[in-house]
Amino acid sequence: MTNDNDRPGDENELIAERRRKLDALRVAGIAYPNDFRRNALAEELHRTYGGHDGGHLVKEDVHVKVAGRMMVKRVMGKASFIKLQDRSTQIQVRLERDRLAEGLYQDFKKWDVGDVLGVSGTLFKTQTGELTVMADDIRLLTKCLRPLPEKYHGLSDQETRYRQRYVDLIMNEQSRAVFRMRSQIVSYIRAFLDSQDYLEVETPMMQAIPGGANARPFKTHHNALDMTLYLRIAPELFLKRLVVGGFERVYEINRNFRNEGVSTQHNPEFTMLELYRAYADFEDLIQMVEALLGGMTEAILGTTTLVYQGQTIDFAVPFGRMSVEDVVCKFNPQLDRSRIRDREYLAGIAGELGIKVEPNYGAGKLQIEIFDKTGEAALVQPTFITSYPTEVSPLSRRNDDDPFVTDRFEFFVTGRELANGFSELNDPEDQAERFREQVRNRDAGDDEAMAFDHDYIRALEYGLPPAAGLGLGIDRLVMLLTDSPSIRDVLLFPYMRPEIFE
RNA sequence: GGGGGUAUAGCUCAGCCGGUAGAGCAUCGGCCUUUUAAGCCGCUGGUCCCAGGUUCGAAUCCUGGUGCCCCCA
Repeated sequence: MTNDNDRPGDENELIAERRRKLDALRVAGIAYPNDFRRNALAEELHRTYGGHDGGHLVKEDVHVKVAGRMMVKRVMGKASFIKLQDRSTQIQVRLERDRLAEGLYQDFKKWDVGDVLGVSGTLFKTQTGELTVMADDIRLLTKCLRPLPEKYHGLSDQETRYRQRYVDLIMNEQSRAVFRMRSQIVSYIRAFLDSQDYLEVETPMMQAIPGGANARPFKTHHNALDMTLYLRIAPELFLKRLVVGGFERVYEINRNFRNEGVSTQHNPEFTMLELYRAYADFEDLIQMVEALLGGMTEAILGTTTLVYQGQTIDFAVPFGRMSVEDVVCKFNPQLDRSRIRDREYLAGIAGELGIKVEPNYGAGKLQIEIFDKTGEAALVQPTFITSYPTEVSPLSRRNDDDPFVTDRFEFFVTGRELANGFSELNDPEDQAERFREQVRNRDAGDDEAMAFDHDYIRALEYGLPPAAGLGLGIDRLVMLLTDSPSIRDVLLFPYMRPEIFE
């Protein structure tokens, strides 16, 4: 809003009516007070007094002060019931004209559903046994100028739920539950890692050389320095610099930015956990992911089985394991396994599958293209896929016995990649060569290929201890545990095209 | 990028073969001291997403556009 006269262009008589009520409050000098203090939350009251017998409760004479948004208002002449919603849940309040100060009940009758109120009173139970506050005083703390959605159907319009998340959160307990669980999940991860002596760190979001993943970055400009900067696509190379520096166990839970399409699985900014651990390899990380996810589902859901969009998923450990080549062969039974690293043979198979084969694709890249096309969606139960081709793993350590592949895994559930981990490539000369290969791909037109990061090579030359690293997509994990079909359902403010206010 | 769906009152939704724009809730006025989507009576409330076209007449049919949702690359 650029000046005081700007108002969204959807004013109507309902809002005008409420503005008139607010104007009356301003005239009376009590429009936006901030001196009411509650002493109880609705949920605490239900927990503490919900089981008490009604008659006994009256003798206890429990005085409480509650506050929240009025979600229900039922006026029956000289008495009313309302429901207040606070951050915990709702509690009913009964108002009787003759128990309130002169004229207060008449004022209350002008208030609207959506207004924020403070109430003091005494607990009792209604004829149906509902715990209720009998009000001896009530105050309007914040006027709600806009009508809330209808009480029975609530707010169901997807676009409004995403654009006006505040209304969604007011109206939909399910939506509130998703974001509470998101917070629980992140807290669980922090506690899990902190208990293993990991150090939580923050590394640059604005980078001169965007590295650590194959993806297109967002580009921005630093005015004072007159230079191009990129929003990070991954924190990886900075975290590994920290391991060089002696922080042997580090992690970061924060946003990455990728300049790609928007879908039910992709948002331009998304949250990743990345962690690095010295003196460990990818096998150690596989065990860690099993312990983390098994423990998390048990702690948060109370079970290791969950239902995602109708599919039952079992997080009991150990999870399944297959190599990339196993998956490719399993889902392409016509394929001759003895030729699975034959570039021309694979190009033929890929062509039959409708994959566009670029001239710079080697056998490893072709394996992954075939894997993505035929295998990925079938990996419904938790499964580690191992032995990723070196060609598509520019930061991973080569396998000692089979240099065609790396000591790397990706973790799949419900046909989606949830995590990616590997033994780190700590040989600076091998790393430099892999960067050069990436640069060749970039020059060949692959704008997702990495750039050469000289400082990172210099860091490796000081010696990165043998280490392993993991990236885990937080948004997709939250989708899984909250049974949410779209990433937008687990982002408080998902990316939307800007609204036009006229 | 391609295909499908959708857009009507603040909200949730009807609107048939093209013929004066509808309901419930909410608002506003009246009644009501134990309600649970409270109830009863009455009154309001519309850029039918936008721009064209067809037609005597378009929320409805056609074309284009936009937002959102879904699927595919």
